[in-house]
Amino acid sequence: MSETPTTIDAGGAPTVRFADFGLAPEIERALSDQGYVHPTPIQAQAIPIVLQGRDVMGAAQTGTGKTASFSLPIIQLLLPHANTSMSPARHAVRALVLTPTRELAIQVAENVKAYAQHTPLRSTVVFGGMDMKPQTEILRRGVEIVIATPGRLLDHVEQKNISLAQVQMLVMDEADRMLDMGFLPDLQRIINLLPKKRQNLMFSATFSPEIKKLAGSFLNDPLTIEVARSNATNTSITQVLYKVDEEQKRNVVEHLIRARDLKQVLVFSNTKIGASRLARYLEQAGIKASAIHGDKTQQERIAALDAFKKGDIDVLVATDVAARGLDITDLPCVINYDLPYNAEDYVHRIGRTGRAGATGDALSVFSDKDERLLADIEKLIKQTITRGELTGFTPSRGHDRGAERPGERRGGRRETDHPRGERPERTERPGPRSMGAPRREKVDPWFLKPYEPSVAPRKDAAPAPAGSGKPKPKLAALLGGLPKQ
DNA sequence: AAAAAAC
Repeated sequence: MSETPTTIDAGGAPTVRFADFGLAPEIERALSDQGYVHPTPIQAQAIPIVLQGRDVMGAAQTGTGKTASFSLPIIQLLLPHANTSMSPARHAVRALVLTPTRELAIQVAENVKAYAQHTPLRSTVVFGGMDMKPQTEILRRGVEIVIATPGRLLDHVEQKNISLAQVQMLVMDEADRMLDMGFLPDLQRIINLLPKKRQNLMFSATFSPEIKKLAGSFLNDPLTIEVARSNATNTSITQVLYKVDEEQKRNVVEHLIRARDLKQVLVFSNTKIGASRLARYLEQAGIKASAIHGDKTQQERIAALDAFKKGDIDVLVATDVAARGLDITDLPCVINYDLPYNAEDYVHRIGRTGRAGATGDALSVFSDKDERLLADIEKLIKQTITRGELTGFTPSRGHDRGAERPGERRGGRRETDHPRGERPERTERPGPRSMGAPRREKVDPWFLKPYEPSVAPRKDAAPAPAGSGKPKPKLAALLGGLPKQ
């Protein structure tokens, strides 16, 4: 989705233009502001159906333009309800978008805001980990569209900061991921607060039996839209594997970054602590890097992502919080510092690069103990990944710049060993940074400031697909107990 | 096994 997506319309309708949908001029203006002319296949299919008011069950992979496929018709359908009054009483929440992660909520909200920028419709995003007050203030002034993570939304409901009684459109984005994360009870609670008569849109990367059951419970005679999705990975991604000693993994990652002079590289770690350590190791090696994971404060997460997008840092080391749904423009390379435990996650991770026709590299380092994980991955993607040669890499020993050795060896080191006075990071708090780690300028996210039109985001974020969806133990029971809506 | 999400 670089400028005008005139290509890669495989299962879609290549000649369709946004102008064919009969969208309001304000919306078309926002689209042309961003240089969009042709809808992606899912947009081409979904937009007319959503405009008709029908429920939709959509299956779409990362990079398919999912967000616009629901945002544009929402804005169109809500436009008659828009008004310019400052009185909160004149504004009611009419569309609700639920997402599994905070970053995804932010991204969706950025897109909605951009698409609605020439309309009087107001939108906001609410999610946890941040002060309730600014969110509360915006909600109380009145908005038509709310994008939220479930927990914080319920929090606002309990505090009577928001009423969901006027919601006429509900979107569940990455529904399979929400189930994975145990959001079903929260979803149930939220849906119980909505009017019975409403339009429901559900998006999911997978069509597991649980998802189908959820759709059967929450959706009303839905039309199913499926954009070709296979477990085969995007062919525009070049995948390479490097087998190395476990202890050398981070040195190899460092080497790869230097050898290729990588500027925008997303590195995945299986653990939060591993992500922090690798980021610190790279920083101490003189590479501009930050970590993003669930033990970071939300401010730090936002700051890290922002710094990465702006190019202030070259390397973002992430847990799977970033594996799905993050849309970073023109990401040329992803590195797996750990192979994921779940083979499906490999697909999600490397799907962060090579988006929408662009090419990308997905490099993975692994060691002996990962052979089984690797076998699972290759089985899933039905291909053998190229084994790469490390040229110019000298295995290092000893001079490891003060960071800890990765991993723990059977009967050997443990997490509690902290050479050279390093402390383990559990919950990282904001506060004085260690010397030499330059404090980044304070970010000033747009959603903290009510109604100040921000610069239009670059493009439609297409939230990623989610994983194979191992249901929680109680899931079946919960699903069994869902009322038919 | 790990990660994510409300206080």
